[in-house]
Amino acid sequence: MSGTSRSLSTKGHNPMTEATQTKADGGASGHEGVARGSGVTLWRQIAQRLEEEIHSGVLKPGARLPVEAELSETFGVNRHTLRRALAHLAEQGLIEATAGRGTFVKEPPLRYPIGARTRFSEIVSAGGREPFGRFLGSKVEDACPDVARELAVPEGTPVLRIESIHEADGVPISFGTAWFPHARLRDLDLVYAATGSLTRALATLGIEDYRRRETRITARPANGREIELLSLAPGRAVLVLERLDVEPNGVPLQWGRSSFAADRVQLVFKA
Amino acid sequence: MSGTSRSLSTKGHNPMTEATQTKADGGASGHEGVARGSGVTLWRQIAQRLEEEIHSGVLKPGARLPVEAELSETFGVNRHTLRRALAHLAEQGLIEATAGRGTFVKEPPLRYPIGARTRFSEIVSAGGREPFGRFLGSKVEDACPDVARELAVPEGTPVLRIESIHEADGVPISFGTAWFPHARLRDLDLVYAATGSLTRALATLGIEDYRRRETRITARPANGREIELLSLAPGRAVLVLERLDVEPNGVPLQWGRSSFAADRVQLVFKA
DNA sequence: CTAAATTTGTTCGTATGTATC
DNA sequence: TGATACATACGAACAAATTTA
Repeated sequence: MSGTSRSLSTKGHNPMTEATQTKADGGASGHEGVARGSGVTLWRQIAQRLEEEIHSGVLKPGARLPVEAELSETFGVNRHTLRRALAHLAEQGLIEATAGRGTFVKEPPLRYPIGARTRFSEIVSAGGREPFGRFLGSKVEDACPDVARELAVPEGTPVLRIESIHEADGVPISFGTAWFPHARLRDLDLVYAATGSLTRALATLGIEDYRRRETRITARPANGREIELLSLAPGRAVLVLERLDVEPNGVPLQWGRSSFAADRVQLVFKA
Repeated sequence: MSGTSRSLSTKGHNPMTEATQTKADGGASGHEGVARGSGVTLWRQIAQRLEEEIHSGVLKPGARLPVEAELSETFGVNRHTLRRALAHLAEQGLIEATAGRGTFVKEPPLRYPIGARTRFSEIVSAGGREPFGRFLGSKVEDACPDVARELAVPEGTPVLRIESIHEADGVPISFGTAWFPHARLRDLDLVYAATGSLTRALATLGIEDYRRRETRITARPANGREIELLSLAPGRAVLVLERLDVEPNGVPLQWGRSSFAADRVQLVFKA
């Protein structure tokens, strides 16, 4: 049976409101397909209908939905009922509504698998998009305490710092800084700037293989630099990803910190 | 040598400003330890000094730093110079400043390793903290399309939905919803509510082992519910973690979506 | 609830040393 | 050498957020 609710100990309001089902009943309807008294709530039927249209491609990413008043009319329900359906879709990340602008189908996030062999270019290519690494700048500096610790070199050792933006089909996905042992990778930055691919730049310098040792993830609101470089709206979140890559023999190759436009990627870890 | 800069193609401003060093020169100083003309910029010296005090425990998590005016005076520098040092520490996540309130040493985030055997209680215990799962509510409902797909059951199959908050030492860490096949796990919610541990509740029902199959991660600004349940400041980010756990034989056991207070955890993936 | 005080955040201006062309 | 750009550092004032009286 559906609808058995057991709610305990929630001082204040019940957190289960989102999923409550009602056996609403109208009269003889058949307005625009929503079946009253079918055992399935109206808002669920509407949400499912819209979800199908999005997944089937009738409603394409970026498309604007009709205004709520119009939608509620075509479905033959109250605007509140329609809004509940939209709220459900918004929670799932399928649509996004902005007051005064309208409701839009969101671009599907780039599935970004993280694993021992994570390579940006391969991930993006696998998604049928065109990867590009835009070189921003580089410099040789003395390893500060945390970089020295991660790269397992003495503090003050010269390290090569590279900043870059990663794009997929011209849309900025992430931006970040990576540090490399300078002794091992002299002029990596020049090669990277020329090729736009770290994997290829490393290969040019004789490093054919490396693997991810650790990935650490946090998130926070985007700062000014991220807003600018990733074309984000103020207040949006970024995923901050710290990573350590090592050569096959275990020697640290690069440590870096990147900011990902959180609503354009979904990091995926398979166990 | 330190300071070799190779900056290209950055229309506008230079992204490498943070790391440039200058050989500034003052006079015969010795004010409060900052050495003018030592080859290291004043703000770097200050940043490093404060970082040491934080790491050594002189400045404990949650401690409030002296106000900028006072700090700049004790270091014998202009307030701008001090602020540059603070900005560096804030970027590293060591401190956090709020207008009107002050500057505080941040609590180190809970390292939250994600792997095939991720168990909330074990993670928190390993960090020397006391884990607690607070049961919020549950209900039996018909599987909606996405839950059905993830749990590999037909749409409409009864599933048990459980909402809960996870705390470490009483501080809310995450809050989320998980769906379980109801047929297999009748009354799981009651046992969970009683024990406060999902692992133990599952064991009680005869499920001794399970493993993580996939973890998907995005992030976004916290919504009203998250702000309330996780005691977040508006505008803060949450990490949204979708996970699928399966039994040893590969049968889906639970699928869920949780929101983590992004500034209280750091998800760690080891390859 | 309002007003004042406190504290961080932002912007303008000035000057100086260093690196680059 | 000179011109230019850039990073550092100091000074003053004001804006915005928060706490306190």
